[in-house]
Amino acid sequence: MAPERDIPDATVARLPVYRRTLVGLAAAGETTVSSARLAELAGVNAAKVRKDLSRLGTYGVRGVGYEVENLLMQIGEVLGVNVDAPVVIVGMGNLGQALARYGGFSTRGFRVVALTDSDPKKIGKKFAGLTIQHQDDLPKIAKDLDISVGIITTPAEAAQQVADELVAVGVGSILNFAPTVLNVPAHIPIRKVDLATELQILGYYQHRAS
Amino acid sequence: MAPERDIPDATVARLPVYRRTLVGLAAAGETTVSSARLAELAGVNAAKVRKDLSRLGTYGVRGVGYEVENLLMQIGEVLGVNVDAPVVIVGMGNLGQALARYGGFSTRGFRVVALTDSDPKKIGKKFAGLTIQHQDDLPKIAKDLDISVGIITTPAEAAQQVADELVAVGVGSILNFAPTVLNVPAHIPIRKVDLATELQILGYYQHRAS
DNA sequence: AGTTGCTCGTGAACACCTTCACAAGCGCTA
DNA sequence: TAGCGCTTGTGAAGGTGTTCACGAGCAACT
Repeated sequence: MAPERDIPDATVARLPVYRRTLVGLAAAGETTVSSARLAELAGVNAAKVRKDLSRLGTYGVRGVGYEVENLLMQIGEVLGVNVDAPVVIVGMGNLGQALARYGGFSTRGFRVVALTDSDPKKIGKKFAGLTIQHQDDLPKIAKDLDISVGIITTPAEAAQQVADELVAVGVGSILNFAPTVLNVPAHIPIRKVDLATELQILGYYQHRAS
Repeated sequence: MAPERDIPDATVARLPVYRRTLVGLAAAGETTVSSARLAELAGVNAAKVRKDLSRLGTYGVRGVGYEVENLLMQIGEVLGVNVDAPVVIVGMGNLGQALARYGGFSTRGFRVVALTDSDPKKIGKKFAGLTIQHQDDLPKIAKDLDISVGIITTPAEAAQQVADELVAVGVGSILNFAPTVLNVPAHIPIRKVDLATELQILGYYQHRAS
């Protein structure tokens, strides 16, 4: 069932990009695609595409290319976008609110099902059809809704505590927007998105060019 | 004056994390820090820290460690956070609004000075003290305010067009939140932040663990 | 001055990733 | 069936990044 074990990290990071590209091709009515074309659309090297796809156990057809639908299914399988993953967003500040209203998750297997905050003034407010609940109720929420992913959008000071709570209630992975390093058990995958960091990296390259 | 040329990408990506950590240490009154301690706080390997810092031309003191203030200054210099970089945010949807209100940029050398959108209904509205202007006015805005960085928070369909416009008015670097691959001239540094992609990557690792 | 304890800087080994280049294979046409 | 054009899959080479391990150097104390 599992297509292949042990796909390199670099490949995994590109699969969502391929997937998005393929969705576009499918919508445009294309049924097959060559590695060269997919590479161009995804902004990478063609050999890389072929090597990446070969890791899935997928096989294209020489002289023709890859079947779009087939590839989509295989990548979806590997990424697990076919199984529904309930998500909680912790921290209903500006960013948390924006994410709650962001619609781009549902088509990729993720569904925001709960919002929490620790500020009493925010409890009870509604965003995108969901009511903000108190962070203290997380254990019950997690149990009732079978929460799979936690998104942290709290200030940096609160993030570690929140991460500990998420792990305690059995969340399977964490996406962290707080600008701080989080310590979690090794078996919990965690990724960070840090806007200020990204800008500073850009700063270096821009700075250097002059 | 420039401390060192050609710092590896991987190192550049970690410098903002070191910087943030050092700011915290300085605030706590620490004057020196060892590579081991900095590594622990930044969530990396100690040897990596030393190798990274040695790229700056920085020198620590054997037996003692690194001087916090000195290191902060050097990293700030390399990243260019000491020069003021005016930023425009294009696309005032949920995410654009959240970023406009986000205060974390200013202390890192970035200042949001303009907001644009192409929806007439949004023009004139205010966020965080700034009035939304029409995207068509970008050339004038860029010239008047000497815009250095463009942040794209439009839907994917509009992103390439916006990127072209940003490049045309002389923006020096681009941060892209739209879920699409952008083509820009090679000399313009660009980075992307894609929330759905991050979740899908997490999905793989979580999926695999079971 | 000598000793001890700590920490940096870096060569070397290793692991991971990317890119090139080409044989192998498929479909189409005659 | 044979030939041609196109595209895949992958071995090999080269590049980048990480980790180890240890010599070198500083400070403190006797």
